[in-house]
Amino acid sequence: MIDNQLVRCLNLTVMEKILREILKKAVNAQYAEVSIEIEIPKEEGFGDLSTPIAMGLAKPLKKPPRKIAEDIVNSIENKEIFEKIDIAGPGFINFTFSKRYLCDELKELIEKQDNFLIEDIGKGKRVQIEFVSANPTGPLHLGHGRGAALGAALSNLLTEAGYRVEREYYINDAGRQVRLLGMSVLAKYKQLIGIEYPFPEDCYKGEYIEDLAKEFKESQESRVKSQELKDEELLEEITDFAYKKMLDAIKKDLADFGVFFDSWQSEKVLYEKGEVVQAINDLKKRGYIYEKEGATWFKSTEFGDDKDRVIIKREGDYTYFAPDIAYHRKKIEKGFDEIIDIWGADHHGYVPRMQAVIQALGYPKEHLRVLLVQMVTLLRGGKPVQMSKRAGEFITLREVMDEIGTDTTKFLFLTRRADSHLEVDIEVAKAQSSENPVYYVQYAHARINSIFEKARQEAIGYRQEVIDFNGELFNEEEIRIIKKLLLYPMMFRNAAIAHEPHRITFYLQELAGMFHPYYHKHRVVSEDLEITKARLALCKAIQIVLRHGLKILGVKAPERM
RNA sequence: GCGCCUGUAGCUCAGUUGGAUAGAGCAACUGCCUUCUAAGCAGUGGGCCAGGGGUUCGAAUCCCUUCAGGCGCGCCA
Repeated sequence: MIDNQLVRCLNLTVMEKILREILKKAVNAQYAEVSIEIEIPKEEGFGDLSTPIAMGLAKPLKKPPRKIAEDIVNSIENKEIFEKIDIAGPGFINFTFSKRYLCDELKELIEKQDNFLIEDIGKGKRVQIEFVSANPTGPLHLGHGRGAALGAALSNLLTEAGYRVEREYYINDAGRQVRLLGMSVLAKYKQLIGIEYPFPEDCYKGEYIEDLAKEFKESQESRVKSQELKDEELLEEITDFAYKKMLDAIKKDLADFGVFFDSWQSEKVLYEKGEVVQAINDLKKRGYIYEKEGATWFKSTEFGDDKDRVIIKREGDYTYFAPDIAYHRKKIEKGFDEIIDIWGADHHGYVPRMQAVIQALGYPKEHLRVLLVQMVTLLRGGKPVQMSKRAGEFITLREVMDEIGTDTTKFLFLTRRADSHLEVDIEVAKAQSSENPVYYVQYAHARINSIFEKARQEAIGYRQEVIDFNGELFNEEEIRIIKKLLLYPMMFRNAAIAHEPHRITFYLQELAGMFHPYYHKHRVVSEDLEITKARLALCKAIQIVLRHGLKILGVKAPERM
């Protein structure tokens, strides 16, 4: 098998073909289907690309790996795209591309722009990504921010990779949590109008509860004639008011964070449209529903779950799981080719039962891909901060956003793998905000911009759309940067396949880390017109790549800083 | 007790899905602004990849095991 994931950039497809042809010639037929791995060596001295293929063949062929490597190299035909091909160490074959070839690719990058960078791996497939989906019972906290940043970046990434993406937020507006919110606000409201009213256990306690109560009093009291209502009716009014207010606040937070959704699916609406009942009937028809001890169960063990799950309690209420079934059935019916849920890792126990639902409905469990985002542990000056809406003690996304900025906040989340536990010390984050890596990347972009301004002032006559430069003029450092640029498509592809936007973040830092020293050392706009043109072309390419990466991350690419 | 995630520099984290001498940013210390932006650059120090076994040409990466931390194991949501 050819390792497709690694094969792409620097026209690797060509190389893959070459190597495979060669192998067929060089190796017995029975070994022709051997795995061809192609990698990027860590050490620069080992060329631009490398294959350990000879070592893998040593045993079956019963020949020394270096000898096999020699045979392979000798039978390579179109060597002109390479500057050299070395055999190194125990039998690595190292390929170094020619300047000529690299410059041709660079030109193509500048001409095709984003189209050079992306690869259509989605082929128009429709995918839905559901993320955040925080209960509308309080403001978003920092943990939600992580999900938001990831979901948005992944959506962008997959969109660029040729998928048709729908971003959805599932609103839990029907359950106990929302009722608790209503009760909390009701109690506060009663207290506000001077009525002795117990503040129930388990209720939400944040300051925002009081704000909601006040707001209700000011704007709704007269309308609903609350004095005349029974407590139960009043609770309904208040609950409705409160969660809608919270949802608006959440939408505002997300919009200010630069995160947008195409679809907002209400749990309540699922009930109202009878979709919960339909979903259960559907499963019943398929034979996965049964009654036991007065309750209604879903036979999730049929598909590998630990135990069967109750969907209708003995008292007749639905469990939380029931609307979730309806919700996922709805996703399926919308006809997506793939469904992605981004959940907090504390919900990981629900993955098997949800995938059981998918399978019960006749789809492979891979149809639903659940990405678990690990917990964000919050510290303040080294001490852990408990995150609890009920206790009313938590750090909001808004707070952090306002303090250190949206770009910095996003970058903070996107420089981590989703499944790494994340520790954020809010004091440290604030202290470091002015030296955050995000600025390093943005600064590179802004600097390039001012280079072009300079070029315009100097009347160099450079037109961004005209790519006319002499590649022979590039020095070592410039060649290194070009190689890095040409790696972007492979990195992009791998990030998209793995659903890991953080790879882009790291790549951008590396690229910026090559540009800044280069900038410092070499003047781009100089009296030598030919060199200037070549360097401007390089800068243009860097800017194209930076812009594309930042776009995916949802981070601004400023013209100046 | 069972399951999932994690353990890499003082701190926060990468490590191209098994490759060659393990990287970056902070923090610490030394230098550099009449030049296209110093949110930058140059340099120094810092490691038993949690421990132990195994698999093979080759392991931070795969398997087993021990330890440590986080999170789950409801007719809660």
